[in-house]
Amino acid sequence: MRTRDEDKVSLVKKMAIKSVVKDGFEGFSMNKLAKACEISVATLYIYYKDKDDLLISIAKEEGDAMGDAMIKNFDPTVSFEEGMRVQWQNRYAYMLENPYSISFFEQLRNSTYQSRFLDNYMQKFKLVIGQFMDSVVKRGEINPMPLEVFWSIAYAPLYALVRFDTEGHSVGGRPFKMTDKMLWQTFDLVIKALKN
Amino acid sequence: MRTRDEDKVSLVKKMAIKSVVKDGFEGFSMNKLAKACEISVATLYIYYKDKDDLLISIAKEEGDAMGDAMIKNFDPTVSFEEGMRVQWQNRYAYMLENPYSISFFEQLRNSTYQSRFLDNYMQKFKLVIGQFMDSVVKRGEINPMPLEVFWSIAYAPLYALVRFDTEGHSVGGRPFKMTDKMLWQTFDLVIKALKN
DNA sequence: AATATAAATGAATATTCATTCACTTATAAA
DNA sequence: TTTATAAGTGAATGAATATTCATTTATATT
Repeated sequence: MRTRDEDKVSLVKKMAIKSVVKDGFEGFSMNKLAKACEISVATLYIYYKDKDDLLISIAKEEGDAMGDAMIKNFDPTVSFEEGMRVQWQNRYAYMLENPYSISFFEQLRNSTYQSRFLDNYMQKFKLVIGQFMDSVVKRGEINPMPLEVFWSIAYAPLYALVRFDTEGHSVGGRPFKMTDKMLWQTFDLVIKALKN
Repeated sequence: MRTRDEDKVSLVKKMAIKSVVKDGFEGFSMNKLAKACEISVATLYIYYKDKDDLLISIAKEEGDAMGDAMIKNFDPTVSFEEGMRVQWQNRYAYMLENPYSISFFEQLRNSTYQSRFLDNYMQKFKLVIGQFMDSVVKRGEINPMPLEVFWSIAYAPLYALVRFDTEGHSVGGRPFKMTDKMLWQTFDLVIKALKN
């Protein structure tokens, strides 16, 4: 029998993400994706059941890969500040290496695909981070709060900073270029806000 | 001549926002909107040039209304903490009264409509807030930073808190209900992070 | 080398989409 | 009351969409 061309499969993944980032979910179409990959639309239906399956499967795979990258060198028993530092380090590195992936998730977060996708991805990541949160709250290093709120305080500034950087804004007439110093200054703000 | 039915016009606005919130921009269609309003599609093309015009016009109107609500009772010469307090108050009140409007903007932020829309809305709001930012930075109450970063630290937690509340999550098995105390505790975190 | 079979395809199909148009309806002005 | 005109409509239009299908192609197994 003929064997599946794995290069083609990963090209589809790559182009699907690129396409969603460029045109949004509202501009995404199976025919356009096939054309971008220079393959037949019908091939997409060999790889995936339908459009939803394609987008959600790809989102899950990307989510898992991202989750794994986030807990690299991460020890959930470590102090709050040190744990957060590793998280920022990992997130920042991942964002630089996978800008499309990050933008894809920002699109996903505010689309109707979000709810169908959210259920069961990043399992390992969620487990480890859950342990970390529990232990820092138990030790009284931070106050308990809804996870969403914690999340928005802890990471939104990092995402804003990198987005601002990559989109080529200018500040006070001069082109904005993020420095490591600025990154860790912002990190300090976040720690100051969260730490007891 | 026949007069335009303004009830119909505002129904269209209301349902368009509701539809985008429910199905996202990727699920929005002129035919579906007309059906939801129980009017002819052709009527939509009397009110608006085309689909883009409809969405962008509605976004601008909503944005201006929101902007005006944000600067109610707001004096840009006041102290950082007091200015922020009024902002939080106004935002919180607006979110409770206009939950669809807020969700609509969250969808918009990560859609391809964003760039075409962003240019010239909320003019008055931007002016007043700009004055406020300038004066608090000049007085050394906060450090200068990219506006996006400031924004994400200053308001993301509020949005997260309200979203978490309205989506009916539970925390530790019990249904989560946001209290005023919790709101202003979170506010304190934000002020602590930003203030010198 | 022959064969069985999954991969891959080009060309269809049916559906949904944005937009238009010939027509009817309501009303402000005459 | 008549009339001019903009509001409003139902039914089209053609383009884009998701999905299918009959067929061809490559290769693992025999």
